[in-house]
Amino acid sequence: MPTTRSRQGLAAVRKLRELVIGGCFKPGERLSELAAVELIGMSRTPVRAALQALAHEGLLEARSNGGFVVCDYSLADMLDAIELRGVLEGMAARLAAERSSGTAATRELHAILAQIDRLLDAAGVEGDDLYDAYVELNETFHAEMLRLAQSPMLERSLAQVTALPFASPSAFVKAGREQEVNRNVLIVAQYQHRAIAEAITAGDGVRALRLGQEHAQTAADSLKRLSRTGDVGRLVPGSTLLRRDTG
Amino acid sequence: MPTTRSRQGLAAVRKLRELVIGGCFKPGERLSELAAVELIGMSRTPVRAALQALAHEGLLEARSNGGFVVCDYSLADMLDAIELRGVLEGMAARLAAERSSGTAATRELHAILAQIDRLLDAAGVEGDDLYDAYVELNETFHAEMLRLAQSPMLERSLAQVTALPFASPSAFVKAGREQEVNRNVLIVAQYQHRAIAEAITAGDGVRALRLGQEHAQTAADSLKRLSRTGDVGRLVPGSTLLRRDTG
DNA sequence: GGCCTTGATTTTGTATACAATTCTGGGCGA
DNA sequence: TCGCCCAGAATTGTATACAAAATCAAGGCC
Repeated sequence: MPTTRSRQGLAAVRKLRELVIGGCFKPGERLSELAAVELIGMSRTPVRAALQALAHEGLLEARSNGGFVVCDYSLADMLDAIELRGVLEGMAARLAAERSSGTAATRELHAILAQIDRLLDAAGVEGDDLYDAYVELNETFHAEMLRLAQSPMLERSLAQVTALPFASPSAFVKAGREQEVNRNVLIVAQYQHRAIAEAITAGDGVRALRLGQEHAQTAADSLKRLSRTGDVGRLVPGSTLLRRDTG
Repeated sequence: MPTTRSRQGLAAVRKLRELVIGGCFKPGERLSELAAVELIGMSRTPVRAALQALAHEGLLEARSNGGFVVCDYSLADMLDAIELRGVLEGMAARLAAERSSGTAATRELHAILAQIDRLLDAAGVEGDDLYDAYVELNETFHAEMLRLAQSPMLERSLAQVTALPFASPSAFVKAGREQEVNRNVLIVAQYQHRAIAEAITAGDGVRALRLGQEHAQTAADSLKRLSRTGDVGRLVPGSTLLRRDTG
């Protein structure tokens, strides 16, 4: 959601985001305009706008004296972000149930579920293809649920949280690929998706809330597991924002 | 939370915010850079930054083709924003209970409560003085609760929501002054404050969540009441962002 | 030896000129 | 008459020069 819609402006935000998430700078390290200008090769004006945009995304932090530093988050912050997403998605599921119940409105939601079912049942699809396709459909499901909530305010709030790489609904999907849990995590997630869709369709706001909130908890579980096995730095998106000392 | 910390930059954001909230433009109306430049009397660069900042605050909306328009919210959007604040403050209260229970950590919270008590009991304080002082203490209470939650992520999310004038915790305090409800709304709010503080102190996260969420509902009730009496435009902060046709 | 002051240097903030894009109005043709 | 297209105008996007502020270093002072 960058406020500048021009070609270069978008490119600047994208490039800088890649660099920051890619770990080009240490957390807490100062990121000067001039350095950014030299890195992405355009003038100070769009670079400056990009820095501001990334600050609003939560990747950079604006210093009071001017300039920006790379955000340094703790593991606790990451878990908080995931829990926060859970709370907001729970609210989204509840509002969807209250405002968009019935089979007509939720047809699209069930269509997405069917697509995921086919993906998981298909024996031919394996490896990266499977996970890439799942990520795509997963994002679509969450977006559709949010649409059914009919709340621009909630949409905006959720967008801000999920802009953080480790708080995205699909952040830990690919991590499961390299863990022993493998396909099971996808099956559990899909079970939850179906339950959420049914609760929304039935207009059961209380259950939808509970499920939406609990659905995000699987991501928190994944993060905790990765933390125990020491794979956070390798498998968690945005782990480059993790500050060293506090883990 | 503007990303530009310079004198002029801050002044630009403040001036433009005043103009937008003050109803200088119609909701949905385009706000061109040049117009803004002439209105606040500085060059395009800080004005541009200010426009972006206000877009992130939710007062303006960035158009895909470039430029900005004043946001037009519906009454339903306002109620959603208040409910969203309730959900987030409920989470804050719960986290505070889980992470900062005990009398030592919550001493400041109870101190603020005592100040509000003295304010409400004092017979001498009346009118604007009373309400201004209450607003101040109310904001302090909410800030302290958020501090006890120990969650920068939640803090950021809540800051985004409460940046909207009608979603601020004190948005409807002054409105009560001109309504028949008068002092009662303050007394009820203070009762809820005390209950929240006690739940946090006792480490009762479930009750704290419930109370925090319900506390915001009083604002929603106020808005609904004002809507019935037709006083929204006169007494609700940020009501200038309300689109005409849908009320 | 530590700390403050002061000037040089770097970095950010502002203004403005120029380029590119989008909107507007009129004319032309089907 | 309606739609299309093309210039002109207006507006936004970009680059850069200049001003102000902050950082840093060295030197003097207590």
